[in-house]
Amino acid sequence: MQEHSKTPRLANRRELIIKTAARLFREKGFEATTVRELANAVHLQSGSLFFHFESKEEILLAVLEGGLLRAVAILNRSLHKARTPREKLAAIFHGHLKAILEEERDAFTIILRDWRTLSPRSRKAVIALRDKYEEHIDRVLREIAHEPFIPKDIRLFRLFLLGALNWTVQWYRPGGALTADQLAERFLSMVVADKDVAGKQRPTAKQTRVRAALRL
Amino acid sequence: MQEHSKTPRLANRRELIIKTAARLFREKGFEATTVRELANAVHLQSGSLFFHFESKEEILLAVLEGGLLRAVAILNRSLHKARTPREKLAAIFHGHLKAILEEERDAFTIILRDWRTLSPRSRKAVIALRDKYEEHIDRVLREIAHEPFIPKDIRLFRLFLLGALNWTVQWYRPGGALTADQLAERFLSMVVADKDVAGKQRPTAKQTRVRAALRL
DNA sequence: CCTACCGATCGGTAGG
DNA sequence: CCTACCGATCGGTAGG
Repeated sequence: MQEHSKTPRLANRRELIIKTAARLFREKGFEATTVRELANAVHLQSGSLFFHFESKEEILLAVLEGGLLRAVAILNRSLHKARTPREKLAAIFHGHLKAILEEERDAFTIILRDWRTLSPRSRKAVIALRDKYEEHIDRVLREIAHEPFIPKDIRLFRLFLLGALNWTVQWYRPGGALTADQLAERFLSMVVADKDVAGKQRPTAKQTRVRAALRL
Repeated sequence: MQEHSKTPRLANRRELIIKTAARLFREKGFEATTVRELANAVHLQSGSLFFHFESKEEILLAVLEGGLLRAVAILNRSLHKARTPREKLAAIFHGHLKAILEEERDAFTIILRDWRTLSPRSRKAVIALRDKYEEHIDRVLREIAHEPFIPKDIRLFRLFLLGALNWTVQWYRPGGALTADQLAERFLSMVVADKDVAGKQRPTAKQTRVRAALRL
């Protein structure tokens, strides 16, 4: 932890560039963000960015790879202690919303809008990570698929659910009325029987039976 | 309808430019599409585009305004003969998916990705049209909101449903296994009691009661 | 990590 | 609607 050690300073600067780029790319788009803007934001001359990165695209790649790797970790942590089908589905809702709305919102927003600008090589790397992330979700949903009363077409059910979750990046604003966790619980209650969601009004025995039968 | 009348030729050329621009902007993004590419695609010299439009942005504006205006018409047509709450919800599913997946996919994709590049003036015009479109959907959902057993938080329910529908632009490919109408029916069956959806296996009386009670 | 700079490309224009 | 062109800006580089 020496002040004068060069490696940590370089790593810190690199991380600062990546973090700042993530915000700018999300706010303005990758192509609309110039290297000069990014350089100014981290108090460098524009040419100096290329002391840390070979190209503007390499910065984008670093943003996306870092974000997706951390998102996988978030999802894993959320899924780790889930046991019952309901708990597993809840873990997906909570972990996924935490990843895309709070921790790694930049990466998910950018990948959705700007993935086309990546070179084939970079694109392959990013898609591999994205597939890894989605595999976790797919695996859990396939486990739940064998539960009774789940829609037959599990693929469409998955696309339906993930669509509703993913779309939140379009309207959710941090610091609003709901935290990501609260939003996850509200959404869960729309597709699955309440157990003790939010601890509020307990449903009648009949309602619980009915809704459990219908959805999970 | 004379061959030598100039007005229709001009109008046709203008429409061709708008239609071609819509496809290119969707495929490559607005900023990544150069005026030279667009000009080549319609067999003009790049400078000649500015005989028809004042700026590249004016082309984008024409693409979005045209698409949104036609989308409103599609939605109106779909909602026109809907009477019961279920029919109204079905009309939204069918009309909205037809608009965003088939007829006006370009405009919805572009507006989602590139609206930030519009000038404040253009943005205002586009947002006004978008609000008009969403008003139709909102109005119907508010009517349905008073039906029993609809989730209390109608706003979140709306965001949940529209999220699932809107997200289809990310994965649906025309010419695949499902038409937009078929997809609408499948999605409908996930949130509302079947009446005679697809005419397939009729649910039991109990199921119908249960699902109707739960969702609509 | 800065200074100084470059080739390429962009949207757009003048004049016909 | 074309020809010929321009000023601005872009990502990136050489040399220190």
